[in-house]
Order: sequence, then structure tokens, then C-alpha cells
Amino acid sequence: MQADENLKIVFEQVEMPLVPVLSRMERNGVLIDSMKLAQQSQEIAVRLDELERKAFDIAGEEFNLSSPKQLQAILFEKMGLPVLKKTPSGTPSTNEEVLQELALDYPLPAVILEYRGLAKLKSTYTDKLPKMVNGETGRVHTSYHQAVTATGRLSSTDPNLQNIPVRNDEGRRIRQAFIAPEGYTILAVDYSQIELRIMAHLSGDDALVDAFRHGKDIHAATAAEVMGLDISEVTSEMRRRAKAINFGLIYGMSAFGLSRQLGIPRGEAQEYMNLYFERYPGVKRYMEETRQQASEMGYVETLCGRRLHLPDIKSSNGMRRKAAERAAINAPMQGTAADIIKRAMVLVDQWLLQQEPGTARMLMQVHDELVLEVKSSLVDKVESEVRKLMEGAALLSVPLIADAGRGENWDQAH
DNA sequence: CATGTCACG
DNA sequence: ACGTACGTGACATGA
Repeated sequence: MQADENLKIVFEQVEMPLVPVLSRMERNGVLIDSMKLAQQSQEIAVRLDELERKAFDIAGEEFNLSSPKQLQAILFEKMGLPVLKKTPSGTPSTNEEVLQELALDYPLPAVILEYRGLAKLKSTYTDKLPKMVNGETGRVHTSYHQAVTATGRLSSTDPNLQNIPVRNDEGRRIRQAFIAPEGYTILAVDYSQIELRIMAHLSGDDALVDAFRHGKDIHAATAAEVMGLDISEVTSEMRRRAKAINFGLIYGMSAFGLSRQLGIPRGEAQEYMNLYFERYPGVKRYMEETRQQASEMGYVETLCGRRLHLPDIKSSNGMRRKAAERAAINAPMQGTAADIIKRAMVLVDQWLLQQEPGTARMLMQVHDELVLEVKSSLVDKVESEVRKLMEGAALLSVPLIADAGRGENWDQAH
């Protein structure tokens, strides 16, 4: 049986050999510029004070800006703002999406948003990371877990080094504190569009496979296909929408979800999805087959045979069943990507063991990215070897591409 | 310990 | 008619 062979592969070629690799990465640790983070903490503290005063002026009373409960009382009872969304327990939500919307008409939500963002950075990162520096090694050592996630991804705890900020400038300052020691360079190598490439491989869709084989900008190519244009005619807005469709497909999203994400009418979102499935019929077929496989067998599989069991796939509760269907769509893509990078990590580790000690160390894995510190004189050689090993970790019907960046810190390496 | 929120891919 | 994108971990609050 093919599936049984695959189950053997996922254990023998991926999980078991990865154990000592993870141990070495945990032992290596990463160097942190604690002074820089302490400085950032100070700056944030000053701004939090200002924001607290501002909130007091608007609300007319003192309250804890970190307390969703107190904030609900101020916004929705005292000030009478409209309730746009409720939490699972039925109370009015004050999450980022809601506050963004309310900020268009009222002053307080913008203050809360800025406060929340800064408070998060301070408590979770700029205050916490320096405290996690090991006294003997002078480095931060995470723990990687191989048997936590449903899809086969790793997870990272104490501290979690897989959710270090990157999406805005203030957050990126934290990445700038992840540094290489004297004489070394941070090398970050990440897979380009790995989950969409896996979707192309698993579905075998001609147009999608073709786009990747020709090295096209996949979001622009999708926009061109859906709109019936040449790729040169695609505007940035069209590309943005196509990107949302591509991401949504990986998550098993509905037309309603797409309309919310893009802020467009539901009918329009449905129209986009219809057009997409007309242009990429192989993807449509693959999605249908995956749902059917999940329903018939009660599980789905990654390329290497990792299984995700879906007990809710037969649920009479429509919401639970739909959620299970989305997980069934997503797991083969997310899980196959996890299998592939794990194989790459084993290969990179084997190669590093053959090198002169001190040449390079693998420090972190962030789902589609490997971060190493490399003796600066050898970074060209290590970069090309790591890219080659990552790109060769699986043979798909489309090219697997790994991009690299380097610098004195993790931010520069991107 | 549950809840709400938010950092990442 | 209804609710709606997958997978994680950490923090502050408050019962």
C-alpha cells in the first residue's frame, strides 16, 4: 500500500532523524541585544503613559486599557458606540478589526489600538526576551516541539521564537535585536510560496503548474487569468485581490470570507471565486476530492503520509462540519510544507556536521524559513548549499524555490 | 483556569 | 437563517 509506505517515510525520514537536529538548535540558541531591547522598552513605556492620559481625557474616567471588560463598559455602555461584533461568549468585541472600524467615527478606538500594539510588544518581547537569556551561554534557547500541532508543523515555546514581530517598523526593531556574534552573519533562507506550489503539485492543475514552471509572479498571474488580461495589464489592486483569493484557497475559505477580507460585496466575491475555478478547474477538482476523501475515510494525508483525523467531518452541527472541511482542505498543504522543511533541516544538519566546526549553526525554524549564523567569510558558500538542500528536499511537479537574505541581524536578513 | 486579544507563518 | 479562512503560543485580566 502506498499510504503505508508513506507513513513509514514520515516517521523514518522526517520525525525520527529530526530529533537530534532540534536538540542541536535548542542548544545553539540565539544571541540577543538586550541593551537595545531595554532601550525600546523605555521608549514604549513613555508612549504608553501618554496614551493612558489621552484615553482618560476622552473617556472622562480612569480605566485599565488592557482590560477588555472595562473597555467594553466604556465604549459600548458609557459612550454608546455601536456593537459591530460579539465575542464567542456574547459580549461586545473590542478586537482590532472592530476598533479599526470604530476609529473612523470616534477618537478613543485609535488610542486603544496604539496602546494595545505597544503593550503587546513590551510585555511579550522587549521586556520578556532579555529575561530569557541563559546565564551560562548568554543566549536565548527556545524549545521546539514536534508532536503538538495537528498538521505536523513544529511549535516553539519558552520563548516562542516563531512569532517574533515583522509586519511593522516598531515590531521589526525587535528582530534587529536578534544578532550575529562578532565575525558571523545571520543567514535567513525561506521557501517562496511553498503552500501554493504544493497546491499546484497536489491538484496537478495545468494552468497553476504552468505558471510556477515559468517562474511567474503567481498572484499577478492569477489576477491575469481571472480577469482575462495579459499579466502586464494587472494593476496592484487586482494583484492584491488575487493574493487574497490564493491565500483563501489554502484556508478553504468561502465567498463570504473572501468578501469580508476584501471589503467587497458577497456577490462580487462569489464572482471572483467562480472565475477562479473556471480558470483552474484542477484546483476545483482537488478541493472536491479532498472533501470527499475526508468524509469517506475520516482523515486526510500529506505527501509524506502524515494523517490528520477529522472526527467532526460527519457532524450534524453544520458549523463544526464546515470547520472540519476547511481543516481538511488546509492540512495537506500546510502539513506537506512542514514535511518538506523538516527533511530540509535534516539535510542541512547533516551537511553542517561535515563542515569545519564553527562554520555555521542552524538556530531557528519559522515554518517556511531557516535561520543560521554563519562565519562571515563563508556565507556565500553556506547560502548556496542551504538553498540547494532546501530546494531539493522534495521533488514536486513544480520548482521549489528558496530565497536567502543576510545581515548583522535577523531584520536585515529579510 | 477561562477569556479575549494579538504576535507569527 | 446562520456564521464563516488554516495552524500555533503568550500575555493581562478577572472569576
